[in-house]
Amino acid sequence: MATASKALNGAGTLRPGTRARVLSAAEELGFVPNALARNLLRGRSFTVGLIASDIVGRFSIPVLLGVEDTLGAGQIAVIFCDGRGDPIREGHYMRSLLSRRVDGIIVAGGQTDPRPPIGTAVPVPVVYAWTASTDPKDTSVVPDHEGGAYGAVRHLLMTGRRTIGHVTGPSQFRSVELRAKGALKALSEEGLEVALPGVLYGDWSEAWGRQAASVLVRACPEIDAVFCGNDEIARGVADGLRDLGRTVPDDVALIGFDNWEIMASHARVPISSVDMNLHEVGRVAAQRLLGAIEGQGAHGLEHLPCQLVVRQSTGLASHF
Amino acid sequence: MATASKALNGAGTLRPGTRARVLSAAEELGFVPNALARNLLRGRSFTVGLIASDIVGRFSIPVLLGVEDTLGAGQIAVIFCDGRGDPIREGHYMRSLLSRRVDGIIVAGGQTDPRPPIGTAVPVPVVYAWTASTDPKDTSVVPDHEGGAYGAVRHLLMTGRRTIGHVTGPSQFRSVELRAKGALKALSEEGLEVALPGVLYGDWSEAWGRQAASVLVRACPEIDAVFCGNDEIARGVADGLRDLGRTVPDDVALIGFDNWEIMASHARVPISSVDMNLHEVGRVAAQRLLGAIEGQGAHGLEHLPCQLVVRQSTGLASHF
DNA sequence: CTGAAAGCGCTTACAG
DNA sequence: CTGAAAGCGCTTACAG
Repeated sequence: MATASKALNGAGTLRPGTRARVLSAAEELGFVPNALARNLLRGRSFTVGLIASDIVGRFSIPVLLGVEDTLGAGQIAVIFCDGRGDPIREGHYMRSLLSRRVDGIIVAGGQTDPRPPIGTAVPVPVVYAWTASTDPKDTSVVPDHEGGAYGAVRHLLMTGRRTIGHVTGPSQFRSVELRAKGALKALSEEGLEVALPGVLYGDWSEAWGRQAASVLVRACPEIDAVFCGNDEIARGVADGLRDLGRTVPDDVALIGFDNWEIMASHARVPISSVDMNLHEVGRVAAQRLLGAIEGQGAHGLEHLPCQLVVRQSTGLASHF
Repeated sequence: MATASKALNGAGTLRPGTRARVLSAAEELGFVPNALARNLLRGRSFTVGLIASDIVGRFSIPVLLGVEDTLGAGQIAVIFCDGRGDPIREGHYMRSLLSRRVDGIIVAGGQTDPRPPIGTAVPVPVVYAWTASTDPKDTSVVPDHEGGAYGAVRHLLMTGRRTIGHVTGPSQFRSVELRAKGALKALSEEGLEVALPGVLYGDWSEAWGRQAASVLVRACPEIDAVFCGNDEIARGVADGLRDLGRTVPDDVALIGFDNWEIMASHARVPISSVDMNLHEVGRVAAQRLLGAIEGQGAHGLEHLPCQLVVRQSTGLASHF
């Protein structure tokens, strides 16, 4: 038994012949070591749990893929739990995961606003991804909404646009606030303000985007760029502008915040976007969790840069 | 030890007082049973593996959510593996899952075309979801593409449309073939044929939908309905028709096959669709797997009905 | 270099 | 009704 174990794990000192005999016997018998027994002994499961809180998975799925990318390729398995924002379900999953002796837990939030910690005195490391924990001592990995918005508006400014509107989601969201803040900062650095009638708050829909486009053009006919709070709004604004006889990008440039990769597929003009890199958020969250499992301390709240993806809708206008 | 175990598991016969003392002690000590040890003894892990093959998860993610819905609420955990259609990665995950003594494996395919079985003589039950196995003896759960298409065209016919076009994806796909077959069947039952210039094959994009709309209207100006092979094509056709001065649905009705829930969000007219119920495909696949784990035999290939979702784009035309 | 012994944390017959 | 014993399948010191 012991000799076979050593041969299979490459441990200890064995005569090459012995090792070879063990390996060929294992091969012949179709032997597959029982990870349950092995992990019982090691005292950990080489498994992590991912608890997703958003219903449709629009945000937590890309995070999941990033987590799996980092962990699954190695020896660590990822148990997926669909918490659906329901504390009862989350509690059920927590008990199940802790009973399975997971090495750690990743909580992929449902909103952009911070959420309460998933438990007190959880005996394994926890990392919050996409949605931060309200406890600043917890390790959280989130996109830099403000920086992403700042970069988007800088990009518009650097391509010569001066009259820039901002159409976004509900004002209660922290992310909406941060994106507006980043946009205004970039404008004010150039001595500019957001185009009349000011920041347009609405819901996260194409329909709102279309509606806002007409509000914007009526209030400010000289508008030459719009920064949108998400992808759906951007699509709506694109179509609305076109219906109003404005051409994108020659007449009005357009850029949106990216929650999902549909910006490139827009039938009329592929829309530039600020990619939140949720895949990377998942990857980094997994790395932080691995670090914590190996005993490194908590990192607190970490903001990951967004990535500017320039497409046709902010291409250089023809009069430059 | 034995008494405590019985109290915690509600097994055997215990005096109520003893049970209560055990439970309160467990509570006080924060005792959480070690599932690794328990499962080692039981000989199974109460875990299943889900191997996803499609890159972006457009199809396998809804399946995953359905699987998790059925299994996660119970005592069975779901390990998510992102195979990415790479046989090497799939092999890695298979070894890992079998070593962990999963009770079964679900393979959520990347394409609509059948795929080769994931292994020979896999020692646990395997169920294929969304993409069938090429081996008819394997258990596979897939949407009924043909029936869904048939129902879509029946719906158009029953609301009075007679000149119906079909714009779809690449002709090599089995699903494209099946959807066209279902559509033609519904038409021929009424003595009709697909509108000129016949089935329009292209790629799965909005751009192709726009282009096809103009081909269709030029070849057949009296067109009064279009059945589209997927959601993106449907969006493109909707916009293309509008640009050609046709109104949806009064002039031309529109319905698409649903891969993703974006049909309802279309800014101009919410588009009717054939929902493939991938969530249900996942749920049923999980149920079949549970059945197989409990010793029920294989089910072979199972087609799940699609669901017609009537929205504005096929609303009754105003002249009815 | 090899193999017998102990033990990871449980559960299940089986004596008392 | 309760508890001592054996064992699930491994790995790790420790004798030989």
